[in-house]
Amino acid sequence: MIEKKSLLIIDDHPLFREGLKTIIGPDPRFKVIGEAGTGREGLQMLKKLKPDLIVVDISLPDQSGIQLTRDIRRLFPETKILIVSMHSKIDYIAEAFQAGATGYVVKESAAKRLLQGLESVANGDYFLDSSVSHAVVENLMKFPLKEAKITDPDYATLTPREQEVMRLLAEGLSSKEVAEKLFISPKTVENHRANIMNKLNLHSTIELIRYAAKLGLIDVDLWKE
Amino acid sequence: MIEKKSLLIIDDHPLFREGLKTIIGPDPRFKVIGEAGTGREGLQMLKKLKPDLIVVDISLPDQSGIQLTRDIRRLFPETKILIVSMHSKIDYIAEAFQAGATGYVVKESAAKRLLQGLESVANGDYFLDSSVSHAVVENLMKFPLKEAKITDPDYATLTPREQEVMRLLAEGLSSKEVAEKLFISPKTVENHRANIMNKLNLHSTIELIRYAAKLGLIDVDLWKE
DNA sequence: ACAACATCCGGGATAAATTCCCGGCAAATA
DNA sequence: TATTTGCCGGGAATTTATCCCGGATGTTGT
Repeated sequence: MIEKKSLLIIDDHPLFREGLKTIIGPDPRFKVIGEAGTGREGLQMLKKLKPDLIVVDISLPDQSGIQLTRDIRRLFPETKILIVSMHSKIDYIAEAFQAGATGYVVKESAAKRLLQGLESVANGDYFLDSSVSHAVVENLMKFPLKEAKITDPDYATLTPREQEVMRLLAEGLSSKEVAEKLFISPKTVENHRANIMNKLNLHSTIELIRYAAKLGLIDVDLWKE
Repeated sequence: MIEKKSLLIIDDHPLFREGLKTIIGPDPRFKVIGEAGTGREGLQMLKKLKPDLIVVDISLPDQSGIQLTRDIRRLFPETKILIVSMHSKIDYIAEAFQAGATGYVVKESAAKRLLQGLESVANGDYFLDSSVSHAVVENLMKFPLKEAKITDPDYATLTPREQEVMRLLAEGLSSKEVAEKLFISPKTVENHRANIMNKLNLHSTIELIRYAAKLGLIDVDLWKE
């Protein structure tokens, strides 16, 4: 260990601050050099003390920890921020990281977890404790995959019109609805559909939908809301 | 420390495996109990050794580490997975977490970081090392999706048999296939289906599928593989 | 310009699925 | 016992899918 990381605690509950200190205090890696009960007070101490890390409660009397995080981030970009919160709701977590936090720990978590989070954050790593369900993380990670690259060789054999029809069919429209949309006969749509299925070697509507989902033609995640 | 966490390494580069072992070996918290050079080999050892954690290279000769992660996740949900990768591209990271990894470390990272990641993952926390830019994390967190647990009251009105039929239909089986599976007449299935759609106010197969996806009856993510 | 080819459009006949309505049977319930 | 509910299936009409067909249009290469 090169040096103890200095630490500032911002939380409006004195009791919880005490708890944090007793947890962090004995640990050789960290040293609590200050504490504050409000956001403004926290900022003042921050300017004076220049700690390596800050532990911020997400709910403060004068402003939200999220907003405070944003401010800190703007004023002292080098200072790492660990958010502690009662909530494990995805909205808070996302907001926290967006605001510039690099760690998120739920208050109910074990002491060890907090220290773990602190060390990760001190290293500049991102930390999110395990009270957050895996499903949530999956959801968070889902967004960037949006870029759907359609490189399927079979799909390329479809004519433009067929591709257009296929997209509509995959959206869940019936042949009749597609026909109305494209101002052609339902019969034509059915023929296109047959050709599509033949070329792609599909044999039912749901196979078509799965295929479309695989290619990213449709976004099945939207179904889950 | 209660007990050393057992660890399995899956990476096709023997040299890198050695490197990992020399890093992890001296650490009292972990114990490498096996290593594998391919995904299949890894799965075999996994079944035999039942390690607490697995370190998986994202690029393996026989299959991708992502896919392997999915498989492991399915077969051994309790086993924690740390992905190591040469890439810090957002796509890989997102995919890794989506597949079920709980940690992601870039190969160039310092040894300390790896151990840090291992401990986080061992605790069940999510870990993402700092080579990932903050902008990337912000991006990941940008559009959080709600973890809406839908306990649809309408679905409860379905009889057990109807629910069973619905699950199979949502999987993409035709009425005839469902009939064969349940040893009943296709006619009966169609009637069940009609009742289901009536109760749930659905009007087409795809609506049924979307409904099932929303309820989590089916996993549409599997389609995207 | 011409032939060759692909695309798009739709008809017709047949096969299959869907819909709506019907009743029987068994078990649980009042 | 009488009633309800779930489960099962039939019959007939309707809709949809499948397969095969030809005509209209447009593009390409010679």
